Amino acid sequence: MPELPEVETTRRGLVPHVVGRRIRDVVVRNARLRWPIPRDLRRRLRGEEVLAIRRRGKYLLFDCRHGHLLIHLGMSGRISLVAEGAAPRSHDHFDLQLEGGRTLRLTDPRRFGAVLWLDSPAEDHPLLRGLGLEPFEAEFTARALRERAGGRRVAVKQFLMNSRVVTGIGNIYASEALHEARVHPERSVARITPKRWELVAAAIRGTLERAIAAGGTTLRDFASAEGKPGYFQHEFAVYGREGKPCKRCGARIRASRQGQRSTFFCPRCQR
DNA sequence: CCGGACGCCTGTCGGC
DNA sequence: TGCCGACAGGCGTCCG
Repeated sequence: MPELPEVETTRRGLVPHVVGRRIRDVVVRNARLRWPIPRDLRRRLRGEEVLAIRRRGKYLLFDCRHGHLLIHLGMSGRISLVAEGAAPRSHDHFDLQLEGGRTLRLTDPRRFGAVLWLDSPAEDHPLLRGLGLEPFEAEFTARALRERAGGRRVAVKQFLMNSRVVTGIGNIYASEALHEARVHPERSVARITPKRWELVAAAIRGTLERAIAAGGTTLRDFASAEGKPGYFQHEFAVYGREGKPCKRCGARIRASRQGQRSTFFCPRCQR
């Protein structure tokens, strides 16, 4: 489910209810996620105060005095704030009971998500250390993208989805941003001019910004921490629109596959 | 180093 | 109706 806009929407929904509160207790109903939830997590978290909630790529980091709780939503994960004592439903694997009567609850049918404890500094953890450019940081520029593309021939869509290059862009927003930039997803990064990199960088930021403003994308069951669905799916230019007219030029949107993932693009205005 | 394929899971949908 | 394969918002790991 969640790419950068959905994770950021989740983060923003959590901040007012979680930051500054202490963790009263932790419930692990099923520890078997992408990696096992650490057995000592409850001991580590009880009594800790959540000082801040940060996002790095698609990872959420809950900063505490003695370390950091890391949550990744994988493909199907969702975080909701529920009333303390609310009955768990299926796939509700993890609860963080907060002081003040609310519980942060992780639901994840496919269990590709993760809940881990990181020592400080969190950036030194193997999962975070190798991550690439953050789209809303100043270092994210056309030049930086071009430098990272240097000497490579990979297709631009797969390049943008590589978290060692850029973080936060998944299958939906890669297709959408490339349509906005008018660049064909199969184009090799070796054949993208500096001018085109400018378009790509701007389109990534623009697309992600609009998606965050729309509260993310809800295809099946994504919802913010407060339970509100996203609306960006109504703004899709290409994703899931195979055979429908391009909103810019009217040509039929095409679908293909790249690296076992579906890709959508306009064969006329993306070159 | 790079690029590509695989596997981890459950749920849903389309075709027969 | 039931069954079966394909596919779904991610990503670490392995292999050539």
